[in-house]
Amino acid sequence: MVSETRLDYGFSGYQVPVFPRASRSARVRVPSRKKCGNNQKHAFEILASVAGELLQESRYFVPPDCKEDQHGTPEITVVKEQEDERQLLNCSHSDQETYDDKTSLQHQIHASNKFSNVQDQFNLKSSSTLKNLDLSKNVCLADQSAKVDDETASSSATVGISSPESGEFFEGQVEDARAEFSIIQSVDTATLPVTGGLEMLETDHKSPAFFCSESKLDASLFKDWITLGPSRHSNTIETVSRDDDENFIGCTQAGTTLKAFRLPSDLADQRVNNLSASRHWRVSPNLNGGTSFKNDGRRRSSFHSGRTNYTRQRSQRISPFKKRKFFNQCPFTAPDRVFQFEDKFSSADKRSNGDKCNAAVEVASSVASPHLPPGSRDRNVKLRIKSFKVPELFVEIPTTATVGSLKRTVMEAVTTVLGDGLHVGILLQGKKVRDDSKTLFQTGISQDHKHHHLGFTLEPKHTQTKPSQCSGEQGLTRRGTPLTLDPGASSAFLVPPATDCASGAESDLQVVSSLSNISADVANPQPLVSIPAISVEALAVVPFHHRPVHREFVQRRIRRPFSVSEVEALVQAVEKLGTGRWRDVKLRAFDNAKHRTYVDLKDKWKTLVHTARISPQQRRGEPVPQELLDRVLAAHAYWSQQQARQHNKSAV
DNA sequence: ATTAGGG
DNA sequence: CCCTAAT
Repeated sequence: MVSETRLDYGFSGYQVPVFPRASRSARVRVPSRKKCGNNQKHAFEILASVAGELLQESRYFVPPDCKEDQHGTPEITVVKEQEDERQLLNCSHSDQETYDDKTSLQHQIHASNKFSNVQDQFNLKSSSTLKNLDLSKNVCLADQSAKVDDETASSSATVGISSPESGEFFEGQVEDARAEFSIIQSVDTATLPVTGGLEMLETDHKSPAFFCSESKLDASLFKDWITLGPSRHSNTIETVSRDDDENFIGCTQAGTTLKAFRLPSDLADQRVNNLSASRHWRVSPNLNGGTSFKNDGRRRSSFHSGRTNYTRQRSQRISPFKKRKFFNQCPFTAPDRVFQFEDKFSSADKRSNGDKCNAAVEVASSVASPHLPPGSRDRNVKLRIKSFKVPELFVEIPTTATVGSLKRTVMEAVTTVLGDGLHVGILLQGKKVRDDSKTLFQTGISQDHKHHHLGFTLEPKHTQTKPSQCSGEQGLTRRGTPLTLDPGASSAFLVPPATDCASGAESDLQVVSSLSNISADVANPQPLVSIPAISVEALAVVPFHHRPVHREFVQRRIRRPFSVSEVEALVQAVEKLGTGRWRDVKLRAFDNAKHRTYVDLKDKWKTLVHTARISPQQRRGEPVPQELLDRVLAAHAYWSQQQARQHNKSAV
């Protein structure tokens, strides 16, 4: 059959398409995708200069107990923690920084008896049940992996609990749907992006020698939160799998800051109040006016922009100076959130919690005391924005996605959230400070009032949401609807608790699920209950104003190079059916290859033709037998000719 | 849903 | 592989 067909080929050679389509440029096209660059930059500006703009002078605060890290940057705290992390967790991967996020991510975190410490540091939590089992000192192992083979991509996650004392080890595998669930969870849970908290450190009456005039923002600090389903009842462990920050903005090779998005145990506290405009960004009139979020949030555009920024950042080390630049470039900012600005000395409790809190953003500001002559720097208020929060992000990603893509996806989500342009609002003791002309002193932001909670809000420029400190109405709305689960229970994602901000009480992380069926999950005795991929319907349970956003972040399909045998099949089918009947080709030769669409086949044929025409030296990937390539050229020429004839015929 | 092409 | 326009 094949030879027969080949004999019919009149000539070998390539013909340009018989029915050339108007080139794209020839067609009138309306740009449907826009890059959200400027707004993001603005947002970053805000982030970077919250203190600077509001307090006139940003300072980089170096905690007294800080030592300089190996890079000479004052990020001691972070570095120190990182070391602690490695030491305490005794990570099985000595160089976690070099994960290949394309193939797999395997985290094995072993904690010794120091686990309790680690637990605190990483906000690892075990449910009460686990504690009852004396697991508080136990090892928590989280192994999440995503593997891809030729045929199918699958991901799995393993969660285990082991007891150093008893030597027992329990682990559960999560695969397929479960894996998907867990992954989704991790993503959703990872909704921690920008966390923020401002801390009023103290009043400095001396020259701010310890300050550098830059604020820093390390968005790189990102951690995936993986909340795996309980093995039974409420046996749940929340594990934090450390990310190789490589893919994240602000990530510095030195891994200076891993604290970034870790959810501090007092996260809830920090999350307080950030509900107000939380959903507005989604419906915000991004670029095309209201409905454009989709376009704006298009995976591609956002991805590219994100990657670009990321690339740039990577090369930018921690020099404060560069950081400023970083801010300007990075579309990574805080959304309309309120972040706490608290007096560092106001509460011992809080302080301790605050210590664990990772500062995605640390800004130390030195502010001239208002009651002193302008220009006088005698009295300054040091402020440190510990972190910003981006409470809610919804991401949907197939289990076949790579870890790397997951990271990118989350990054994109974050980027999109932050890309709309924000402005800063200030809350003092729950009241919004609207008069920009007032001095800090007049407003009450000074050492004399350091016991007053100061809050900053990042709000969409268009949405004049006035986030009362407690994010009143909206917070209530949100609070009422979603299911609130035991913090230790499995959950799909975290939703910033609408805890009352007035009290500023330390509330535990509130795990709220928008999935109604999650409740069933809790009660289900199964170690891990698989939950169908988050569907629009399911998410609809959440009081979203509009369609869930996660749709916008579509995962790029995993690359699956054609094998020689596949090429063979393709060639044979095309020889028989010709080009232009890709559906038939698909049915004929790839009917059982679910991942090969007719578009894929068409594309592959295109590349095959191209490959056949270039020199073997220029070819890449698995070499295709020349014999096949010859057939490709022959078939292509033949069918092109056929098309030409057909065309002429109809034209006449 | 398919096809054709540009990216 | 993705994205779209055009069927």
